Amino acid sequence: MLLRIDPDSSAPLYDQIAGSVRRETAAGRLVPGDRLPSAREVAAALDVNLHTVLKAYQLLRDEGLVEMRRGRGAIVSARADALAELRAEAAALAGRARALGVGPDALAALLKAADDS
Amino acid sequence: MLLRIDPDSSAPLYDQIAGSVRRETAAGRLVPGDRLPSAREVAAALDVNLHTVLKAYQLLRDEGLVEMRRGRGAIVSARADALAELRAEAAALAGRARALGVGPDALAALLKAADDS
DNA sequence: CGGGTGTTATAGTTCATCTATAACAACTGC
DNA sequence: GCAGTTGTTATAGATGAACTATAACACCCG
Repeated sequence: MLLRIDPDSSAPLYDQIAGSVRRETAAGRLVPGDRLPSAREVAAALDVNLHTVLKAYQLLRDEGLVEMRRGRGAIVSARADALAELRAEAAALAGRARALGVGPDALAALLKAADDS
Repeated sequence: MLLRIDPDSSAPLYDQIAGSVRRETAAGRLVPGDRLPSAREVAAALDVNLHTVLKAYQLLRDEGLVEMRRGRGAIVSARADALAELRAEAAALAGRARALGVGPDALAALLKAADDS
């Protein structure tokens, strides 16, 4: 199986699955045009609910990393490369935040607040 | 009252209160060393529970924006300026994400995932 | 048509949020 | 020391969102 989860992690399952896909694209093992394994396949392989996998996939669709259609599955978007850069910038920001003693949760709250103001 | 909330907003009250404080510091109306109004004052003025205000204050403490001590209240930290810069960088990142069609929620998820990987 | 895909509906459980009350511990000023 | 302030902690309840699970649905391809 291409994707993996850690049953002992406290992070939501769909976040773990989505993160797994992100890592695969970042590592170049998934490139634009590739098809992700079907949600039912992943659900059976990881022994989780179909809905949980689909939620992960929809998360990735909201990010623009994949495109989904019935009967065809989830395909890695052409924008995957631009998103990889965005992800790198996010990681850099997270690093600077940590240097200031600001944890990930606090930074996430701070980032959401950046929209309102 | 220095701080304000919007009863019609769907955002959590403590987020609104915390955001209100952030704006005051960003605008220079609150500078390092200043004391925030006491939680009980704010709770009475905004007609909100004391705990809700304290949760907002603790959120700001986790960010490092204020320092809190019993009997003394919440004081704007000396690191407020450095945090303002971090906040500006976060806003810039949010703007770039929006240009890619990535919403704030998706970006926040992406940012949290940056820690795990 | 037949087997695949994501999508939607529904329901039960869990978790976050807000409220309320009360008691506690540290600091300030008299 | 004492009284009044402050944040801190504990407990409990009500409401709503989020998460999980099951099942049926709608679309695509060969």
